[in-house]
Parts: sequence; structure tokens; C-alpha cells
Amino acid sequence: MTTRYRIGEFARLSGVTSKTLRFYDQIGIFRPSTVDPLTRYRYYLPQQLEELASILALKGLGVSLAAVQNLAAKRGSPESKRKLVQELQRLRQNLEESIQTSARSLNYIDATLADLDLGTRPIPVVLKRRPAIPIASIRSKVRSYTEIDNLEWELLNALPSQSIGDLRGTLWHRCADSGSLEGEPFVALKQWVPARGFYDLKQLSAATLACAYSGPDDDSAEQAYDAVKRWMAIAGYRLAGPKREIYLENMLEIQFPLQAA
Amino acid sequence: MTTRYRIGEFARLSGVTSKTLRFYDQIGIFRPSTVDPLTRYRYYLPQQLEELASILALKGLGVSLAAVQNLAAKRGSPESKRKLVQELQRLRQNLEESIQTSARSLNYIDATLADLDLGTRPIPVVLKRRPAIPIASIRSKVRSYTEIDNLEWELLNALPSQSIGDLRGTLWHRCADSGSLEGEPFVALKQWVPARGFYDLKQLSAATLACAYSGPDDDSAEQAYDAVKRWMAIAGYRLAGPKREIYLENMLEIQFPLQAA
DNA sequence: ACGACCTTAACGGTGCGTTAAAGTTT
DNA sequence: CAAACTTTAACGCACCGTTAAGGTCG
Repeated sequence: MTTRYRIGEFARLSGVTSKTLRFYDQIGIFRPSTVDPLTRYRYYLPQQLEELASILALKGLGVSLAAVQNLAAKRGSPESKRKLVQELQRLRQNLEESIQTSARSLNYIDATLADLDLGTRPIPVVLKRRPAIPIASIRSKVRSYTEIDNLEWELLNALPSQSIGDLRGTLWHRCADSGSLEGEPFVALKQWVPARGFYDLKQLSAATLACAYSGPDDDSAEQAYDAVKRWMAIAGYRLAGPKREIYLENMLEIQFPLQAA
Repeated sequence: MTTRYRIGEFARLSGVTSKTLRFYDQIGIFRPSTVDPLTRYRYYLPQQLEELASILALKGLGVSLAAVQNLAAKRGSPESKRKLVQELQRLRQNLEESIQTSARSLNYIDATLADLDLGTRPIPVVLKRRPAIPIASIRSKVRSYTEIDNLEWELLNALPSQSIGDLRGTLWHRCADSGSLEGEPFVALKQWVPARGFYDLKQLSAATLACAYSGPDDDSAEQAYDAVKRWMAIAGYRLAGPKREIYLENMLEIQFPLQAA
């Protein structure tokens, strides 16, 4: 009297839907013990509940069905054990990261809710990855913004116009020890340009950036700076290099390079 | 000289791919400022970077594009603010839960890795939701398993056979105060049966269960019990009611009702 | 004969990634 | 003129849920 279950009952017993069982059969990850060749009804055995459980346990840990299939294929071999360990370690990594980012998001949501409660308009802050790009720049201590404008003008004039890319901006270095502020206007380069003592040729390094936008006025820029600072504090990131100001047509993009903290 | 960006450049500036921009255009969540009617080229304005940023910020918090669209539709209205707050609160909830389950999974993965390292074969444990079902049962203090078998036999004989469902098993009550153990064999009911003093008619309550399978022998059952106990301790759940033993053809399913802890 | 089951097939949903084939800008 | 861009269209992914239109079991 070896009981066989039809799909519906097996579904109820195992806790998944019959559609899921049909799907698992179709992709070959978990098949019924027998199939009636006439009616094509699927029949399952009690022992298969455990087999399915081992699949569901893995899936419950976040393993993809493809990976489960991979692992189940060569079950019992010593190689499979290594594979499993490897997969679980990958998973561990992912889980830790997802917990981190979830926690950051949670904090930020709370802060945003508090802002909304106070009626403050939240300024959107977004994360971006930027690749490294070649730039030409001039770095200098600055006393006024006019000085920066002058530096930039000189930089642009010193370079052959066909080498100048679309991206322009200023890097702001704050030296903790001296407390002094240095500005470094830069332009992206499309082509090689001759090295001269007058400007530096370097790379704007690849980075993850927290970004916000502002109008061209100081007030608006200050708000954007504050928004990014708050965002970083709340989300638990730290600054990792000079801040970047990107010039857009009557707009400014404020970028803070990030380091997980 | 109001600069317009073509899709590629706007994509680079904003940090999303041009495909994403086309997709957002298609679903109407974020459209280019102008489209050349001849070439159908999309053109974007610098100000749109901020508009897109506000969308990306929400998405970064885990809001679905549908929800973003919903929120963006009536932006500025006081109703939109309530909607936004509501959405953020829903999100907060989800994030907290996902952090919880991720943390549980993390612990369980670590334990599984430790087991694998020791060469122990991990017994799969899975979570299931079960609905309430009507049962008939007899509860009693027990000294031996034979007694349970007898009780079950009596129960089955006392009931009209056409009312007896497929599910049979035993509930195990452990009374903390007395330290005594009581067993309660039960059978699921397909139909109404007369109430008699001899057996109880009740509901097997709906529950979330941690489950494992074992063979019919005591040794195997003990291992399954231990596996579930360990799993619960590691994942941080607590027992919420009598344990359930489900009888399957030459197999046992061990079920522990759960309570988040 | 009735209801509760089972079958396959096909489309839907999320948020785009990935070709492919053809036209446009610099 | 060639390189680098753009367009639409269509399929793919993961993991099934959800009809729909029929055969089958007790």
C-alpha cells in the first residue's frame, strides 16, 4: 500500500502550490516519481516530501533555482559539498550586504519621514558609480570664488579646444591638518594634450558618489551640500576624497565621494 | 544656449543606462523634454537631472516604479504628501521585516557551514503556513508510545469512516509547570461528526510551522526533533503551542508551531 | 452523474539587459 | 567618409500566478 499523492494533495502537504510543482517538474528541478502515460497525471511519493524540503530549505536561504539545480545534480559527491559551501558563503556575503543597505535605507526613511513631518522639503540624494576619466586641472589655495573662475578661464584657454570634453567642474580639498581649503578646477579631456607645468594631467578617479543638484546661487548650493552631508551621516557613509562640483547649464551637481563606514 | 542632451549623454550624467531612460519614457514615468518628430531622437534638459534624481532616490529606497508613478502623478498636492508618508511607512515595515529574516538566514547559514565543516549531514528544515482544520482528538497523559497507538485506534474506531480525512497525527503538550507530557492523537474531519464525551471536536489552529521529516524509527525522529530545535534557536523563533507529529506512509513530519521572538 | 480534481497552453508582472537591423549626427 | 550615436522591435531573465479550455477520478 505504498501511497502515491496526486499533485494537489502533495501540494497541500508540502506547502507549495500545485503550479509550483508543475513548474519544478518542467524545469527538471523536482519531478514526480511517476507520471501516468495516458492521463499525464503526476504522482508523488511520501519520501519526496523530504527531497522537496531540501530544495525549499535552500531556496528559503536565498539560493536561486538554477543554483539549487546545480547543487542537486551531483548530490553526494565530495565536489558537491565544496560547491555547497561556496554557494553558502556567497549567500552569506550577499545577506550581509543587503542587511547593511537595508539598515541604511531604514535610517534614511526615518529621517525623511521626520523631515516631511516638519514640512521641510527633502532634497533628493542619489548614489552613482563613476568611472575614472582623464582630466586637466589647476590646484590652488583660494580666498574667493572669483579666483576659481579665473583659474578655470586660464585652464580652458591653455588647452587646445578640440581636446576639451563636456565635463567641467571643481574639486574641493579640505586639509584636516591645516584647515585650509583648496580648489581645483578641472576639465575632462577627449584627447591627449601636451604636459605643461602650468596645469596638471591626471585621472578623476573612479568612485561611488552621493549626489544632489542645486541652482547656481550660493544659497541653493549650500542646501544641496547640507542635504548630502546629512544623507551621508544618516546612511553611515564617510567621505573618501575631495568633493566634486560639476558645472551644468545654470545648475550645479554636488558630488561627495564615498567610503562605506 | 539652453543645452539639450541626447539620451546617451544624459544617461552618463544621470548614472542610468540609456535603455533605462527609454524604458522610463515608455512607461511614462520620466519623459524627455522634447522629441524630434522626424528622427524621434529624445532630448533632455539639465533640470531634468534633478527630476530624475527624485525618482531614483525613491527607487533607491525600494519604492516600486508603479508607486513612484503614482506619487509623481499628483506632486505638490497635500494629498500626495500623505500618500508619500504612507508609502514610506509601508516601506519601513518591509525593510524591518527583511532585515529580520535576513539576520535569521545569516545565522542559519553560519550554523549550516559549521555543520558541513564538521561533516554532519544537515537535515533540511522548512517554514510552512497551515490553515486551521477541524479535527477530532483524545488528549491524555501518556507513559508509553503503545498507549498513544491505542488511543489513536480507539479514536479511529469511534468515528464514522467516511468523515475521516487524510491527515492524522499527534499533538504533544509539554506543561511547563507540571513538567508532564501529554499526547493528543488527532484525525482531520471531512464531515460533521456527532459530539460525544469520548473524543474532542476542535480546530487544529492556523499556524506558521518549522518542519522536518524523519523515518518511523525513534532515532530518526529524535534527529529531526533536534534539527528543528536547533533551527529555531539559531533563527530566533520560539515555540507557540503544542508540537505536531504528522503520520505519513512510513514517514513522520515533525512540526513546531512558531512565534517570532 | 456530479464535483473536485487533473492536464496543457498562454499570457502577465518587475525592471530593465541584450541583441539586431536600420537610420542620424559629427 | 567613418565612427559614434540614435531609433524601434523583440526576446530574455526569475519564479511562478492566473485565467481558459478541456479531460479524469471517486
